[in-house]
Amino acid sequence: MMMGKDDLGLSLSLSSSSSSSSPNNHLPLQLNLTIPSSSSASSPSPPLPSHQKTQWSDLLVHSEIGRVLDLDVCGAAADPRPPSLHRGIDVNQEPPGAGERDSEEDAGASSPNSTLSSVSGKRAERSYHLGVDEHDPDRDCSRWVSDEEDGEGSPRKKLRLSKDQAAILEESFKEHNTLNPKQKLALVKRLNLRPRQVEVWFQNRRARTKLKQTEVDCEFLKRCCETLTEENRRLQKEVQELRALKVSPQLYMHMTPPTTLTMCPSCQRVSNSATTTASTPSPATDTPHPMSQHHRFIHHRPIPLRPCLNMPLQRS
DNA sequence: ATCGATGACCTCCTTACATCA
DNA sequence: ACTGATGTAAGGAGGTCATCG
Repeated sequence: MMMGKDDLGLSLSLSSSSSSSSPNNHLPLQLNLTIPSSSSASSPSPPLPSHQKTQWSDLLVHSEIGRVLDLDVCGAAADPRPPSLHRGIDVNQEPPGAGERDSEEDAGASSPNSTLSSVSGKRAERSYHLGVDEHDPDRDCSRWVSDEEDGEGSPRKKLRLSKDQAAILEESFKEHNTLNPKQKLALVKRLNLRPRQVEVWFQNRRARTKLKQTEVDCEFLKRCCETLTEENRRLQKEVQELRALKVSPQLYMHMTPPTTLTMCPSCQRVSNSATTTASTPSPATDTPHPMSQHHRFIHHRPIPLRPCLNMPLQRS
């Protein structure tokens, strides 16, 4: 959908991807709008898989209005808290043995769909991941809680990733917002996290990016709607004036040009009346057109007129 | 060639926890 | 100390896709 100011028969649909937002997603609009230095209007947010891309961002960011709304979604989604708020204590350090085990397992699954047949089902696999660390000394104060424990009523524990871990993950996300098994394994080793943690982080990060994008899209649509409403209001006013001219042409004869637009009676196009004073005879033909004096119009754009306005105006 | 089972991975929604004002 | 708001790690449901027998 090419949305432009020239399209006057507009209907604006506000059904964006935000319809699927959770009711919990009541984030205020936190837009990070920047004026792009070039007209590329490309979002710095990492490329989403084609089936995940937000349609509005693709379609509207290239529009005329959209140029003022370059989106810094990726940056905006970074942890907004000051660095001091991060403890800097890596509470996710798992024993070297556990890390190796995870890495080995992930290495086994690094080729797509090659699996460990001993564990059936993803739920079982995750329980396996959660439950393997029974000798972990940090278990009581970390996330190493099995489903069984959770079922016993002990609340699941969740601790934040360290500042460095988050930064590395963020850096990786900027390069590619989805992970192949090799990349995941590399991050697992580098961050000393479980594969599931890296996986979840990327899932949540993608969700945050999408949420931000949705917010930006909504904001853009609001602005677009405001612009179109204003244009519509202006055009309605002009329509009223043109109708008034049609009703009382004698009155028009004694009037100064009403507004910014004037309609050519022969071709029924409208142009800026301020420019019609530049008297340039129609170069299209040497034979004098009956309405030749009206062809001083400069046709900037065709404007579809309502049927009731399609009859030529009697100006002289 | 077709089909069902299986696993990996995804989105979406939700919950639980940590942190801050 | 308490509390509500907010951010985020993680769980679960359900979907798609590739692979295998």
